[in-house]
Amino acid sequence: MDRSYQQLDTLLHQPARLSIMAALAAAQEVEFAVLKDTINISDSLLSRYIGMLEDAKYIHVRKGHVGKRPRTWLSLTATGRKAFSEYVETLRKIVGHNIGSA
Amino acid sequence: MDRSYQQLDTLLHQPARLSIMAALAAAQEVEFAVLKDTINISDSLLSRYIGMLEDAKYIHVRKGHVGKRPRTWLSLTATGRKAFSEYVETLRKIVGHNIGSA
DNA sequence: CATAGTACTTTACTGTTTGTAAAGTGTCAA
DNA sequence: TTGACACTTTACAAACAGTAAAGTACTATG
Repeated sequence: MDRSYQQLDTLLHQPARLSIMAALAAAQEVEFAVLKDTINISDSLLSRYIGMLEDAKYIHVRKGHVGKRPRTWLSLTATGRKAFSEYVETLRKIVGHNIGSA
Repeated sequence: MDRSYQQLDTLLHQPARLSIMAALAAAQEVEFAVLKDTINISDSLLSRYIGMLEDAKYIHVRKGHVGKRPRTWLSLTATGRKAFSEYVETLRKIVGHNIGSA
C-alpha cells in the first residue's frame, strides 16, 4: 500500500539467510552442521552468510568442542531477534490483510 | 525448518514486485501511474517489472484511454493470484506461521 | 611420521539481478 | 513546431548469488 517495501531489511530478505534466522528464532542454539543439513546449503555459503549475520550482530557464534573436535553453535542476539520480528512485521504490512484465498 | 525456502518464487521475492502483486491483490484493477506513486518506484523499473510479471502471466495489462490520453491498467490473473498466495504460504512456513494473519 | 579426515573458512570466479539514467515511441495540445 | 504525457527500451555500473577449489587447524590412524 505505502512504500514500506523499501524498509525490508535486505540482509534478511534472502531465502537462505531468512531460513537461518527463522531456525535460530525457533531454537536457542543450533549447530553449524545441523543448520547446514536443515536448510540444505553448502558449507561455504552457510559460512559466508553466518559471517554476514554476525557482522550485523544479528547472531552470536560460539565455538567449542565436542570431545576433541571443534564445533560451532549459532544463536540469535537480541538485535537479531528484533530485526527478525521487524522484518516479519514489514512483510505483513506489505502482504498481509489480503490473503483471502489460500 | 525444512528447505522450503528454496521454493520461494524468485519473481515474487523482490520487494517492489511483491508490492505490485500485493497492491493488485487488494484491488481489482490499478492504473500504472497510481501504482507508480503508491509504491514509489521509477517509471522504467515499474515498466520492466510489469513486463516480467506479465511474461510470467501473473498480471494482465489492459491498455485504453482516458479522454484521448493513453492509460494502462494492471490486474492479477488467476495464475498470479495463486502464485501470490503460494508465495505467502511458503513464507509462512519459513518464518513460522506469523505472516498474513489479519 | 605421514596421510587422511573433520569442521569449517577463504578465495576466485561466473552469471544474474538491481537500480538509475538517458534516449526512444506514439499521441496530443498549444 | 515544439513540448508534454504515458510509458518503453537500452545501456551500464554495482551488488549478489552460488559453486568449486584451496586453505587452516586440529585429530585420528596406520
